[in-house]
Amino acid sequence: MDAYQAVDGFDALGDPTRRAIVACLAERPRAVGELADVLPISRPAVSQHLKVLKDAGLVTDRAAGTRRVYRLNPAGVAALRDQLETFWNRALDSYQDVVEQPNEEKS
Amino acid sequence: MDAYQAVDGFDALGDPTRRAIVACLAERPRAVGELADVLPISRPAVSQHLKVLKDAGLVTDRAAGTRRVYRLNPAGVAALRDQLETFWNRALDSYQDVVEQPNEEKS
DNA sequence: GGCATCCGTAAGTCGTAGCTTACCGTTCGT
DNA sequence: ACGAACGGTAAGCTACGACTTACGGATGCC
Repeated sequence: MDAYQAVDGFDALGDPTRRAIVACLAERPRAVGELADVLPISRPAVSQHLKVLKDAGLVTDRAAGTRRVYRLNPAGVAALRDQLETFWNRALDSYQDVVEQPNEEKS
Repeated sequence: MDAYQAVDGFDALGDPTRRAIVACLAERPRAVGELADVLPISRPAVSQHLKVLKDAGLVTDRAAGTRRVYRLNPAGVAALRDQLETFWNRALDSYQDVVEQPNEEKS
C-alpha cells in the first residue's frame, strides 16, 4: 500500500476551490457531480481537483455504480494538523527567549 | 484582537518556500538576510514571501536596528490548526453514517 | 558627514496551475 | 444490445504567482 503522498497536503489546500471541496466533503461524502453542481466550475475541473486532493491523501473515493463517491480522509487532515501543532509548539519555545520584547512595527 | 487577514493562511502555506520559511522561523526568530542565506532564493524574494506570511497573520516582524527580525505568530498557526480540527471532527461524523454501508445505492 | 549594511518596492520575465471543451471508457436501465 | 448517465483524461489557452535585477529609503558606525 502506497501511503506516500505525491504532493504536500498544504499544496493541495493552497487552492480556495479545493478548500471549498474539503469543506463540502467534511459535511458528508459526495459524488463528483454533486460537487460540480454546488461549485462554480465545470465537472472536469472538480475531477482534477479531487485527483490532487486524493494524491495528497486528504480524500478517498469509492465506486458506487456509475457514480464515484468521495469523502474526507481524517488521517490526512490529522497529519496536517499535527504538523501545525509542531510549528506551534516550537514557536512557543522561541517565545521564551523574546517574551520581554514588545512588538513595534510601522507599515 | 485579530486583525482582518487579507489572505487565507492556507494560501500562504501553499508555497513550499513559504513553508520552509515557517519551519525555519519555528525554530527561532530570524532576520531577512539570515533566511535568504539559508534559502536558495534571493533576498527580495524572501522579503516578498514574508509579506504574504505577514498578511496571513502567520508571522510578525520587529525592527532591530537596520535589521528586521521575523518570528512565527502562534495565534495564526493555531487558527489554521483549529480549522483542520473542525474538518477532522466533521469527517468523523460523516464516518458514523456510512461506516456500515458498503454500498448505499437504493433500488 | 560619509559610507556601508540591511531591507522593501518596482518593473519585467517565465513557468505553471487552473479552467475550459472535446472525447472515451464504464456502468446501469429498458 | 442500445442509449443515457457519470466521470476520468487529453489538449489547449489564459492568468497569476514566483523569481530576478535595479533602485531607493532607513539605520548604524567611523
